[in-house]
Amino acid sequence: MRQSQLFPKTIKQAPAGAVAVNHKLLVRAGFVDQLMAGSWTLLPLGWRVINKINNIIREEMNATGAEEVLMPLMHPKEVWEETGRWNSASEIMYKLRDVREKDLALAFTHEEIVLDLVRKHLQSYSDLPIKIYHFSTKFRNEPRATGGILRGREFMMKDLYSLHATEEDFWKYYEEVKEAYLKIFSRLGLNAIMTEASGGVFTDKHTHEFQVEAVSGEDTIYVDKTGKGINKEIFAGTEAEYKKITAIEVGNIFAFGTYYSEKMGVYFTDKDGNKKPVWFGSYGIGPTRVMGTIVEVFHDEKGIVWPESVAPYKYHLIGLNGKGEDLYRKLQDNGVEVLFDDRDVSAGEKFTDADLIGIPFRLVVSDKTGDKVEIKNRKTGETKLESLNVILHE
RNA sequence: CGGGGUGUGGUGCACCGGAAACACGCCUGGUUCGGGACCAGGAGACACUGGGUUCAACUCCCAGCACCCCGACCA
Repeated sequence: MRQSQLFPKTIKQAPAGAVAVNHKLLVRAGFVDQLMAGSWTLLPLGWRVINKINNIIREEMNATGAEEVLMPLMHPKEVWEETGRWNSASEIMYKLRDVREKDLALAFTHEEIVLDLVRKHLQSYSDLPIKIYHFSTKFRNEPRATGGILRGREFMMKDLYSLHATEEDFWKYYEEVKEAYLKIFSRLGLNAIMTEASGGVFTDKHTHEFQVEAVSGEDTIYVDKTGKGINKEIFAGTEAEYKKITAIEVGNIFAFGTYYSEKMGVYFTDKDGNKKPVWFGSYGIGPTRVMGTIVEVFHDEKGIVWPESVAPYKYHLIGLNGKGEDLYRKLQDNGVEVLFDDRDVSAGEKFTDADLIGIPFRLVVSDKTGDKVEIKNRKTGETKLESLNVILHE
């Protein structure tokens, strides 16, 4: 991508009132734009990051045997009444009425939709387990949207749902997803602390959150010596034995047992010929919140420092003295992800923007570099001259 | 939902009861060219909305709206 064509340009001043680091940096560097409180456009750079995050999640979901789908975001009232959540989740659910006076809800989660889907297709124990997930927008009427993109009223979520014939099979998969989640966060460059938390009305102690330590975190958790966390809301230990930290919740997994299945009549015929309700769980990660969290954790005074796995591009090529075209073409031809700063602006402006945007490796070609290329690591600041071939072969 | 703060060119901000300043950005020309270059010229705001006070309101008062922060809340 040529930076001269990239929309939009970076901006020097952070938005008025912006306090959260992710808010300031993501807006200044041109990754996101705010429409209203809790509602953001993912701009070209931001969308690339989200896709990187989603692809990592997708790979690990698929590795557990789950299949990707896409479910509707506008739901009929009736399906939500079956579980009682049309009323009980009123505060968080956006409701609307169309011109035919039909009551609708905007998706804040998809348990009811999945169960409605499955009951139409589920007959026998041999149809189970079913594991489906999707990436989609969630609408939640948060009392207070805050922290840049960390807490929005409209945000992206990957939600996985699994349905099982037996409790044993359910817990086996639950553990599998737990491991998959830890792997996902590790690949995203984050150290996620698996944390026991209260599960709300319908869940027992088997609810787990994935928390990332950050000074800007909204949650307080206690971490034991093995690295496991306990959310403050259920903490009953002695403070001296734990490390108390603030953290951002980037994922959460829920075990529902057969509660919802029974409410919605999701039964199958078991081996013994009896009808039984399915065991049900859901598993969520918020990619947009993950992006914000990464910025909260990985930045310095100059800008963002993206982990390589989620960076919008691997290389930021800066051409000085009118150079760089040849190298840009070579990198493109070799399928290397590169943002080429071909703009007619000063070297200083290019360097400053590169630091702000935070792509892992900066390449400079100029009169100074001769037939070599200067490569600088955004994270360590380490700089060295390399030949073209070394870079192309990396 | 309770408390607080803020609303002024595209962005960030200043001022003030009496014809709206500065910086950045933008446009034109020239000089520059390895850490947000410089010179010259130029365009661009009736000050969130609606009331009120006043001879006179961007400025004071009231209401509303929006955004940010703290709290409550948080599948």
